[in-house]
Amino acid sequence: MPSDPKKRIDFLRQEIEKHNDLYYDKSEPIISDSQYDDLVKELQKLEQDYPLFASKTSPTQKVSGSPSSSFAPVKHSTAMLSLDNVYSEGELNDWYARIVKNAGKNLLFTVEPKIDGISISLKFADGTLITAATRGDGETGEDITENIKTIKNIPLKFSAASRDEIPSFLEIRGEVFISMQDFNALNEALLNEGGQKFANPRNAASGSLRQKNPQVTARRNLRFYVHSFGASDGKDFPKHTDFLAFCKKMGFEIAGDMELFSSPKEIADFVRHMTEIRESYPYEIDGLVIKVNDRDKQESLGYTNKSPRWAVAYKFPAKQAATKLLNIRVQVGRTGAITPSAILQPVPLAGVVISHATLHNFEEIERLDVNEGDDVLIERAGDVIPKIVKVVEKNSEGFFKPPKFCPSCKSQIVKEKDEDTAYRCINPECPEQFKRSVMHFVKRTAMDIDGLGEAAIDQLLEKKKLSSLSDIYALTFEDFLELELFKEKKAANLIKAIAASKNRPLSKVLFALGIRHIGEKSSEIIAEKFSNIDNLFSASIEDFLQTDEIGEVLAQSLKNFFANPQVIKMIEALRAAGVNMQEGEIVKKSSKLEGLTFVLTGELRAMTRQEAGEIIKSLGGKTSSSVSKKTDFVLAGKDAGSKLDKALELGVKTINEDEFQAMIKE
DNA sequence: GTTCCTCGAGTTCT
DNA sequence: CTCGAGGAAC
Repeated sequence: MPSDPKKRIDFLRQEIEKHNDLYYDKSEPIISDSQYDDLVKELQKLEQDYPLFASKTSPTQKVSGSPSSSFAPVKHSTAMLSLDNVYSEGELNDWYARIVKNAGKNLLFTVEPKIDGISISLKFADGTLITAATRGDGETGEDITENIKTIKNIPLKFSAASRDEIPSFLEIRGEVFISMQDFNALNEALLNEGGQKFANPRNAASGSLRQKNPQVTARRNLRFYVHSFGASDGKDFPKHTDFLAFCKKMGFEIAGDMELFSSPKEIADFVRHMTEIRESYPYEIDGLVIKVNDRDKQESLGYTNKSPRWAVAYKFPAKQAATKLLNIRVQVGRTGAITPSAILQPVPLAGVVISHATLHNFEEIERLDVNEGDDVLIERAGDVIPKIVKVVEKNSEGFFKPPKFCPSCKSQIVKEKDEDTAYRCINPECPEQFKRSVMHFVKRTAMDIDGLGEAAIDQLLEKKKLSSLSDIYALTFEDFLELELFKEKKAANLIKAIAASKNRPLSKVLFALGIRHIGEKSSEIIAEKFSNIDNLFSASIEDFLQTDEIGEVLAQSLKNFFANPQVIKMIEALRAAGVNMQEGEIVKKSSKLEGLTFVLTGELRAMTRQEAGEIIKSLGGKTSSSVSKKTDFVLAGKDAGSKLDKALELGVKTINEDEFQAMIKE
């Protein structure tokens, strides 16, 4: 133990800040990565042992971005870029034409399977592995050397016959992945231990690499294939194939089915072949990567901001199925928006039976030139939401036209602006709109009245017990008993749930009211600023505009809403019924997560995403609905989908539920 | 005038 | 989950 830990901590913090500056801003580090790591590790240890001296501004917090764990940053020799994608032979031909224009004819292309895993970078000095890092943001990744050392097919030392062969420095890039077989076995084992399984092999590989304990990683049967050259010192590779051959000789593996082609025709044939056999592959592949083989030509083609011009990924199409479009149903939403959706002959696709598909809007129908009775091709966008890709066989005339009159109230449908895609029913009395408004009002994220579902609402409307949102609070025990669905127990529970909803904060009430353009987030911002409903009634457009995130459209919508006599009447009735109209003080339990932004995805075990969100807010953090570079953490639960992919793509830190629990634990 | 980041509003299935 | 679009930042 140092004699004066406080002094040592201060010194280390200053020292690390200095080296960060030299490293990141001036790009002139004066100590080695491992010396730097030692400083960080020492500081982390001291901060752990002396929590009294912990500080939010400590470089350990900033460097890792994580209060709980840390993988030290590693700067890549050259940026690790992503690849541009093509999805069809046509797009491939366009890409080829651009290449030929800039680099001439007589080119050779390598075509390799694109494995769905995690890209990493390995640095070798004199043939010995010194660091392994994730892609991160492309410039800087995270040090995962200890975990990488456990992967059996990565040589820690080159297996060269003579030292002359070995470059003094070499950065090798490739993919860490897990085979389908090992993936399934891993999930089974995790389930048996009561843990949560991984949604796909890529997440499994990612999760395994991020283990703090390398022994866990060691048991995961990860594998590595070399795919790209990073940088070198002391050896040139005139061709991409030379580089791959060298790696092979040094003891690495490369994806087995690499081929060389000279024409886009041959490449397209190979793509077709691989598309057919992809299912039989022992690991998951999501496309093929095509590269110009000649490295001089590569350099002359150069790079865009995001990707090399000399390479492209040909992505396999999503799984599709053919079926018949039986009917087009037209629905009226709570805002009056008219949306078409397709009723399909049920067909199995990627594990589930699909019977409906969204058509989004009428422009989409026009674009697809689709009508009732046509045979169509469907796929699941993001592997979830079914959508119609195209018409395979047209059995009808023309395409389905938007209705002239509302399917619910028969009033005229309007298009607000010519360029607007949305058609709307603008009748404020439209019964379907009202029903949807009630469903919105009671839903979990709004007033959270549990037990009042669509069926009950339908019956209440039929019995004319509901004609305004405020009528919900006039409903009695007897009213519910009259409905077929309710016996005493359920009716009593519902009465309780309605009473409990009177205590929701103003932010929830505002959201529940369903003001146009005002969703969950805006409601919170407005409730916080205006604190009670009377301030909202008296606010001017300018007052609204002075608010963060509120621009002209939202301000106008708010002003219109609160000036509407019907609205005033309804809100007064709610108030009279005892519904809270104020925003309580936000109780901040601590500022542990101050300044951090979270995105929640997937299914959590111990809590819902909403509950997790409230915990984050109560600790001073923020939540957001989409992942970007500004996101600090993605909390990923079971079966996390595209947000997790986005996080991996952007190099945003992902944490699992256990890590989250550790972060919020005091 | 663009571009990026978010949000709002719509959707499917288990 | 995806799309379109509002708002903020450049």
